[in-house]
Amino acid sequence: MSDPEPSKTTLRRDDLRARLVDLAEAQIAAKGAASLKARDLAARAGCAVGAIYNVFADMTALVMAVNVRTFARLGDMAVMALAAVQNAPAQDQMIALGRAYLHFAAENLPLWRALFDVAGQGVTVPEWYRIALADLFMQIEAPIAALFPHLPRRELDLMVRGLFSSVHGIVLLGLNNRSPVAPLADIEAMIAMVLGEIGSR
Amino acid sequence: MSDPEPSKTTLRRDDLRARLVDLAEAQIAAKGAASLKARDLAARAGCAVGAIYNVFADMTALVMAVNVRTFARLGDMAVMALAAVQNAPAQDQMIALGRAYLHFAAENLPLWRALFDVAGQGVTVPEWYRIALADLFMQIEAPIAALFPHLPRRELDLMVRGLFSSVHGIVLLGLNNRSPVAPLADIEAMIAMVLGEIGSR
DNA sequence: AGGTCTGTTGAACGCCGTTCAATGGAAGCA
DNA sequence: TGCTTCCATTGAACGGCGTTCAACAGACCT
Repeated sequence: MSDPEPSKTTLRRDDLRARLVDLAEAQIAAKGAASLKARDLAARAGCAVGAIYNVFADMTALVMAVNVRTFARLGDMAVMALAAVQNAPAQDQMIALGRAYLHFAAENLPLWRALFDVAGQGVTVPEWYRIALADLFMQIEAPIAALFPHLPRRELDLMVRGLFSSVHGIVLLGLNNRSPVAPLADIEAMIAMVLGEIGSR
Repeated sequence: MSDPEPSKTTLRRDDLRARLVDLAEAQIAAKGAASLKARDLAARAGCAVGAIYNVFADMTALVMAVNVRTFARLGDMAVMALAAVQNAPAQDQMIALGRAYLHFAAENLPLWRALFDVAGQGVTVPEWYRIALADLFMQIEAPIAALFPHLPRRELDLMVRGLFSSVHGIVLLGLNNRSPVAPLADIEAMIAMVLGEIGSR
């Protein structure tokens, strides 16, 4: 009633957008972000190459749209992982979050990589990217704050960023250099060591 | 005398190789690895595009050759940084190494990034890449071993990799998300916090 | 000096993201 | 409903990329 009755073209546009993001997500998940090609995508979506550019500024914007979804799933995962250990000691909560991050990355490897190889380029990182990261930080702030009750706000912020970055680095290099038989358990052990040592100071 | 007198063509080949690596290094340092183009490089080197492929299998191999140099400088830097604090307590040595790594990355940002965005792709990482990383780890193993004398060999290895990865992650995200006025000092503080807390357990 | 062979050349190839003149169909009006 | 206007959609074309290869030139051996 109150809705201004969206026009047919707008409907098709939104439909195409959704279809493109779905297909791009599937492609990245299957073969990595580098394998995402405009022509191939258009063929799969049943539209012309040019149509993509009616909906997205360029291919990077499309990858970003996929990344929004991945970020959201990552956030949900963090909430659930934290809920599962809400009565455990704080350092156990931290370690559980770190392990959850590792498993999310391992099980969504190309999508997870796409989050950062867009950010890694000389391209200016859009504002909501930092916000999405900041949201992640908020999730993990509570257990860290519990471990360091004396820490002033500013130092606590640095500690949160520092510990997240540490886990991120361990997961990144761990999954990159994965030698044939190097198991996830080693990466888990590194996370537990670094966070465990911190927790028990 | 004993040398088998290198042929003229071999001389030119080696000369060209050196010139190409020099130019590629300068280009990456100035404008990033993505700005390295075959035609542009050939023009600067005063040779045909095809000549590049007589010396390197492809452009990636050329970037790798630059990366070898960067790895070597990185290793030298680690040795010097460690020598400068050889009488300090072990955790101070670790923190000094971490800060040295940060400054190397900040002062050689595009070259440092090139080290990892080659490794990051789906391309199989060549063997000497892991070896170069392992060499770096050896440099930093001593102070860590001093801090954890009780740790068995295998766990010590994981601790070394874990702590290096942590510092790497802090530097990576710290330099990526660098907001307009976020100083290096914040990144240094994160490194000191993570390593300092570890050292004082 | 002449013949072979190999390093060198740069135009051409295939693929990429992106653009834009041409087109077809939706929206507004009589 | 029929006509017109306008804009979304199309896909051939563009510029630029890494890489190749037939043609060429110069080095090496006899």
